[in-house]
Amino acid sequence: MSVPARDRTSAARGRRPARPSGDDRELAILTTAERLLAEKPLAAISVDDLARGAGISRPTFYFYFPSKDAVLLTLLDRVVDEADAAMRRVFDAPAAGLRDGWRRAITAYYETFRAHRALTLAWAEARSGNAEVRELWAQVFEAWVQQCADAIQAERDRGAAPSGLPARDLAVALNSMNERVLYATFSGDGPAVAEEAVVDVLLEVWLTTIYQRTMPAA
Amino acid sequence: MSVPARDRTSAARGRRPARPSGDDRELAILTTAERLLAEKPLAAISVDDLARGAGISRPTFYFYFPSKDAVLLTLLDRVVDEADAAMRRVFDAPAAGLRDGWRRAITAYYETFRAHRALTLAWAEARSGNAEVRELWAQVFEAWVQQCADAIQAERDRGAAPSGLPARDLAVALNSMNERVLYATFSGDGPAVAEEAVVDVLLEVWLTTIYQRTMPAA
DNA sequence: GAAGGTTATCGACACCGTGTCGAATGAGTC
DNA sequence: GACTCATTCGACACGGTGTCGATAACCTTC
Repeated sequence: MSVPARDRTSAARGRRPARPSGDDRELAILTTAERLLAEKPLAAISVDDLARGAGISRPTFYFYFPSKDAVLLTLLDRVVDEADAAMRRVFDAPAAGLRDGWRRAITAYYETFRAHRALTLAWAEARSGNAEVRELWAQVFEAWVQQCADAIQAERDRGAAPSGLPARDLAVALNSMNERVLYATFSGDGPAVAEEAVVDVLLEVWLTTIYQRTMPAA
Repeated sequence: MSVPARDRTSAARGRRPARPSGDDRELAILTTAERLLAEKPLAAISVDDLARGAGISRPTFYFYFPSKDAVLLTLLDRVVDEADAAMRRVFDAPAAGLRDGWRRAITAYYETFRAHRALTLAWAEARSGNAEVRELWAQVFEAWVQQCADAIQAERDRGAAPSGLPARDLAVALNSMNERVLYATFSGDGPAVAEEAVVDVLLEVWLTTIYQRTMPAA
């Protein structure tokens, strides 16, 4: 099972054409952004902060990126690629048993987003206000849901899992849960599951809902 | 089981003191806000929009509310009270069986937030940028998680549910799922469960994870 | 029925962040 | 040495926020 390409226009997001020298500046902006995001929320970072951090003036920033959000989008593209790659690795390697297969899939997301905590939080922050970010997330999420639904259906077809909820609905619910729970754990505000326990908690919910029949007639 | 009071300073959020006449104006601002939120996202609504909508000038707005966010907070307080009231009704009325009890609890949230779709979306939008909103939500969420964890523990104690994940972790996961899934369903962007099916989908996940043992040793 | 307080209102201002324009700089090419 | 073209930034216009001080409307209370 391969991860479907999402056809993101990764290269077209940054500078207008592809330039020779100013690549360093573009990179400087990106690294400045990730550094600042570790310190303060996206809303508290101005274009001027980004520009100064990269050693250029504010107007010059606009030569490299059309807006602050475009920088975030570029950063996001990278993380998504990382997550997809991690996912592909999971599906390529043979799983040592049922539990282990699902565990590795959940761990793949967990690790990827944990490695980019600040970015993950900024992502959520930008999603509400920016249509492009929203659409990028929708694409990514759809791919995961589809993949997950296929996997559930395969388990049902081979008789390992009972039928019940439509596979897609279950996949949406489980992926939504993961997103929200991981976000809460990483952001630390509001009730959350402890970081050491979070993968196991999610895994139990996944296994139970996928492999167990719904409640016995009460 | 009663819903614990969250000690919100509801009255202190609006106008500085409690005034006689200008109450209409305050109300006008609140209804304008909810009306505008049905049309456009929170970020696209300015203090000026709110003021004009209520028939006053921008500076006068600040006589009634310290900021745009304060208006939202006031609106949110009301919806939370509504949700708590609905919840209290659920726990007061005797349930016709296990499934029915949980179903009514999930439906209570669903109905409340569906009745204030626009507000629910604005809430999520404001949460990232505003600490007060974040804290209000954390309080509300914590109360629900606590209540839910208690209910699960009670079921385990009376032998109706098997032990497994810590009740609180399970409660956090399930409530997080509900939040995210309902949000996706109401907002309509990204993969979501259909509105007619969403309560049933959530219910099945709740029942299965609460009452079924985790996966049989595979 | 003036005097004094409080409630409510708004014009004008200072501030900050965004995004654009047009003019300069400088490196490479013919 | 003139021509291009990438790169840079000062200066501007715009739109939003929040505050200040002046003023109007309305109670009281003597």
